[in-house]
Amino acid sequence: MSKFTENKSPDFFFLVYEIVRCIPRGRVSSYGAIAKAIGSKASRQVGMAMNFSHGVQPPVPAHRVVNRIGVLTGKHHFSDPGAMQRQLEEEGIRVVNDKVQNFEQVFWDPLKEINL
DNA sequence: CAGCTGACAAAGA
DNA sequence: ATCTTTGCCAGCT
Repeated sequence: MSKFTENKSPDFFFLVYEIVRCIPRGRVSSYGAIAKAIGSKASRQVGMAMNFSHGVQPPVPAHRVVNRIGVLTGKHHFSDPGAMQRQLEEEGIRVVNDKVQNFEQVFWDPLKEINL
């Protein structure tokens, strides 16, 4: 286990940021996968961390984090609701009706990619 | 100080 | 297959 797992403290947000920043361009991840990567099941707090990521440095690609079915649940929390979908499409991810198409193809699993 | 909320997910019925 | 319940834990009221 790396610097991730083995943690369940206020660093939760920080760990979430680390994982999210590792998401490659053109890929997306889910709250649960990120939470699991940290060693927790608090997928809700992952969303909270995203909400807190406004002004965080380096910037966190929160637009690449969606729920487990690929729906852009948090697009309303962005400066502009449409920005999330626009950025995803710009990265090659097709989004229709606030839902990521080919989700299983663009899905990026931190546990599988980071801790190898 | 105590309870409720929430960018979710997995298990039970 | 859908609906309901529980866990999760920081932040707010």
